[in-house]
Amino acid sequence: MPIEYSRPQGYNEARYGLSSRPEFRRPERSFTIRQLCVEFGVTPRALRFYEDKGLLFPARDGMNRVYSVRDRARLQLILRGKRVGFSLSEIREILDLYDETDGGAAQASRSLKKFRERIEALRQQRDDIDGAIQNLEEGCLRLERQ
Amino acid sequence: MPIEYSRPQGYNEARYGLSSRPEFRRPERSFTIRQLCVEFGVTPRALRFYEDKGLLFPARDGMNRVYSVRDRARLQLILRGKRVGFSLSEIREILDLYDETDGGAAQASRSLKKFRERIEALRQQRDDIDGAIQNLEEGCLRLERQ
DNA sequence: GCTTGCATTGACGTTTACGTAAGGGGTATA
DNA sequence: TATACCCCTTACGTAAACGTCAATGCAAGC
Repeated sequence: MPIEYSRPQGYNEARYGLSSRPEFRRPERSFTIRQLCVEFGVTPRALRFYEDKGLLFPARDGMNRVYSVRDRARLQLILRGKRVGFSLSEIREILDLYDETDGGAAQASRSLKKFRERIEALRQQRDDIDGAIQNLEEGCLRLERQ
Repeated sequence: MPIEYSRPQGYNEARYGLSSRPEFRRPERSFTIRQLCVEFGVTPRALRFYEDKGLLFPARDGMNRVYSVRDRARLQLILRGKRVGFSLSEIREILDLYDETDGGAAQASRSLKKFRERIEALRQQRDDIDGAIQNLEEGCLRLERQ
C-alpha cells in the first residue's frame, strides 16, 4: 500500500502529535518531515527540494531534519505562493525580502518596490480570476437553460 | 535584432491592420498568426503549440494559418486561463465544454458539475490571493516603519 | 535577380517541480 | 531475528510548455 501524504479518512491527529490547538505556536515545538508532509499533503521529496532551492533550512538531529515552528510557517507561505501561481524562485525572493530586515535604506527601498510590484500583479490576477468565474457562471446558465 | 512579439514602443496599429474599434468584431475579419502574436504578446510557436494540443483550429489559406474572430476569442480565453493557473489540458476541457452544447442531458449535467468545480476552485484561489496580498502589504508596512 | 521578411514543418533542447528507484542505516514491534 | 517503518543521499526519469534551429517556400521591394 502506498504511503498517504494527504490526511486519510479516519486521520488521527494524536498519532502524529498534531493538533490545531495553540500547542502549534509554542516556539519550542518541532516537527518531523513526515508530520509536515501529512499536515500539508505534500511529499518528503518536495520538502527536501524546497530546502535544496533555499526556501527552507530545517535544523538537524544527526542526519534527520527537524522543522521548527518558523519553518512550518515558511512552508505555509511557500504552498500558498504556489497556489497563487508564483514560481519557487519568486517565492524564494519574497521570503528573502522578509528575512533581510536589515541592509540599509537603499536595499529597503528596492524591497519595497518589489513588494509593490507583486501586489499589483496579484490584483491583476484577481481581476482575471473574477473574469474567469463570470465566464464559467455564464456557461452554467447556458447549460441550465437547455 | 530579434523579433518583437510584444507591442514595442511606437507600436503602430495600422501597420498590422489592428485596431481596438468594432472592426475587430466583424465576423468576416481574419488575422494572420503574426497579428495575433503581436496583439497578445505571444510567439507563433505558442499558437502552433496550442493548435497541436487541440485548443485552436484556424483555417488555412494554402499552407498559411488564417485565424477567425472566433479563434481570436478562444485565444483570449486560453491566455486568461493560463494567467489564472489552468494547464492547457484543463483549458482545453473547458473550451470543449463550451463547444458541445449538444450531447444529451447526462452529458450536460456532467459538464455542469465540472463548471461548478472550476468555479469553486477559483473562489478558493481568489481567497489565497487576497491572503497573499495582505501578507505583502504587511511586509510593506514593516519596511516603511523602518 | 537578390535580399528581406513572414510563412511552413520537423525535431531536438530547456526549465520547473518534483517522482521514483537504488542503496544504506536507525529503531521498535512481533 | 525478522519485519515494518522511519530517515537519509544520489541520481536518473518525467510532464508541461514552449524555445530554438534547420531546411524550405512564397511575395514584395530594390
